[in-house]
Amino acid sequence: MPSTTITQVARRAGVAPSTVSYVLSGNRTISEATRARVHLAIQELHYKPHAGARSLRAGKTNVVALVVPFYGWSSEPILMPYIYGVLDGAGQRGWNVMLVTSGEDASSLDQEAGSTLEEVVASRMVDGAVLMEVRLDDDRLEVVERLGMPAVALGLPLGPSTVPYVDFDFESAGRLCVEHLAALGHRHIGLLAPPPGAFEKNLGYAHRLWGAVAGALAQAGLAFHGLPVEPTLAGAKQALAHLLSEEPSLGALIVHSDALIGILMQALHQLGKVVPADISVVPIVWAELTKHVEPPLTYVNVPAVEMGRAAVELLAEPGPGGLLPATLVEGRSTSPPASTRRPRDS
Amino acid sequence: MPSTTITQVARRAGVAPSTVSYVLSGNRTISEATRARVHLAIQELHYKPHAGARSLRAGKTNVVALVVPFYGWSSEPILMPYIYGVLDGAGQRGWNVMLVTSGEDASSLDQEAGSTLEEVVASRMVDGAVLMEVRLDDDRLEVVERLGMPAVALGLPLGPSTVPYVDFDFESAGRLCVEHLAALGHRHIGLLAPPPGAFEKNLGYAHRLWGAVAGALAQAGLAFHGLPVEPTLAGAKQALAHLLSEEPSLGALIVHSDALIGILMQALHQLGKVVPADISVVPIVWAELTKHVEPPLTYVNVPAVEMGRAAVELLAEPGPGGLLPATLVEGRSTSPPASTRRPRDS
DNA sequence: TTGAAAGCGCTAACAG
DNA sequence: CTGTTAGCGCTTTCAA
Repeated sequence: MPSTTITQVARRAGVAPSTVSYVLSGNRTISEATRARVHLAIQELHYKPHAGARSLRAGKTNVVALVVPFYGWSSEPILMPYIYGVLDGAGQRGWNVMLVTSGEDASSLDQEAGSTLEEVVASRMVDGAVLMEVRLDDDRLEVVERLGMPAVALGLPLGPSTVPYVDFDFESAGRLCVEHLAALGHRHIGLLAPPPGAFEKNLGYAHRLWGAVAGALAQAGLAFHGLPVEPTLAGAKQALAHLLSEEPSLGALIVHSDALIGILMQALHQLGKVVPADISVVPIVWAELTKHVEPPLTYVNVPAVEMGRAAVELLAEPGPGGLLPATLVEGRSTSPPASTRRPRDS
Repeated sequence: MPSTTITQVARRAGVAPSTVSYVLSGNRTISEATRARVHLAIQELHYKPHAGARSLRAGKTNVVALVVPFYGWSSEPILMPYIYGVLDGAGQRGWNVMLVTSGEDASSLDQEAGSTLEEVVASRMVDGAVLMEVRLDDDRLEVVERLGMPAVALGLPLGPSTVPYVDFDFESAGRLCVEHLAALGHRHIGLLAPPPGAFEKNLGYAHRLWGAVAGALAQAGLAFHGLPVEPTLAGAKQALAHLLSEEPSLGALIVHSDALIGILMQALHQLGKVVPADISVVPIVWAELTKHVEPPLTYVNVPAVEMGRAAVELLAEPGPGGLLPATLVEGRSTSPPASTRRPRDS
């Protein structure tokens, strides 16, 4: 597969290799005539610069690492939209994306794996890194800092770090949910949180939403009932049973788990609970996942694709980063609680 | 960030650069003494060869492209396990994975995108490609053939192609389902197939399973009832209504849609159908997705992770490729039909 | 407005 | 068993 080189293009166009290079980079003014001849030669020979040679010479690769931790499936959030966002953002800037695992926790990928992150950085295959699903105390932060690699965390870490982040405003999300439900008259609100594993792994979003909901409820003078839930039908049913025994007049649920919403609706149905007549439900979830469910949900959108894009943008144009705003979309899964409606009915 | 070069290592170890190279590659017998000195120097300086320089010199990159088509979300199969399999397989061989989109259909990623596949191949960033979700008439096959890039299709294309493939044995899968249900005594079996979009996009798996189920039913002397289903609750309910009007005594469902199984159980519940007492259900699905549902399902496992791994292996050790076998796992979502049970009961 | 030439870091002949 | 050297394809001084 002997592929075309810049020298061949130069020869064909009757110019020096450097001229071809300058035509491509635009770093020099070139006469219209030669520019045309060079472009023609490029077309005819299907010339494409050799990425390796470029990276050797220029010291940059136009590749970013996308670092996905594989903690195991069950507690896995829905990664595809984030990946898609990163891919899209990178594409906008002409960057390519190297998918890399950080062999944290000797998870499924046991082997010698080690940190492929460290490898691609050390061998200068990438110019930057986007760290997905960043934990409060994520090891990868130390890695990129030590190696001096520009990086963006998708997820807000706890400690001070030079690595800027993009995350979702879970505080507002929690508050929006509580305020919406309280405005409808709900006084007994439960939180179905991500699985225990998400808390154990110090995934910030789990802790932050928990705190936000607890805080907003306290501020409204309401009691907090919540617990982590495994995203299985059995898990959902157990959780509901637990919450209902703790607070029999539970009238509303805030749900924070990518995989849980469909399952929860099923579990509620099996318990004979009608949404929203018997119980209101507000998930905090990527909008696309609400489409599989009935009734149309009132939900707080987690803009996963936008977050992925924002992470790449932050890599391109450094800054402190920040939180993407939470917005509540009104659907038909919430209504005033039965207790306040019945009087009117009768 | 001036990072260590082979020359610095050589100087530190008191040898020639080539010696360091040979120590690393093992292409020459080196005395134990120098080998040790070199290794020490490498450690001390944290030396890691420059990937760009290597690829320039060696003509290979140790990177494979993983080409994901983004057709849009609704008809999207669950890609993560395939991606994970590819990542894992690549990791085993010390390869890295470049995630690339093939800008097919001016889908969400409109822009000038074009085929990033063609770009990474032409600029020699990758040594091979794994094409995910290959269509019967996939454009990407022509691309890799034209550019002479080793590739493996994840999905069996229709026409003759020099590109080897890895796919799932949907023929056996369909047959297993029908035989299992027929053995239980079912005579009225329905197929809930992937969404219309999957057929329109010529995704082979949709067509193949459709044909397999139809064939197996015919062979068993049974009528075929099937239709494509959107993976939404509304879609599932419509489909069920349609099948039941076509065949009121429908007693079993074969379900082939990654996203549908949870939704279907919900829809059946809403229609007052108990699984398996009223209706048997056999999904063809990645095992992990059955964990969210009750009762424990009888299902045919689609070994998505293994398929991803197999694709990389096929890239490493070329061969004709083939189909991964279907296996039926017995759970509690199938039982003899009500009509054959009632006599015994009374 | 263009060319010539050096050199990025690495590997693989050649030479000892 | 080890060192010297050329050159992969590209960009960018330095010179004209």
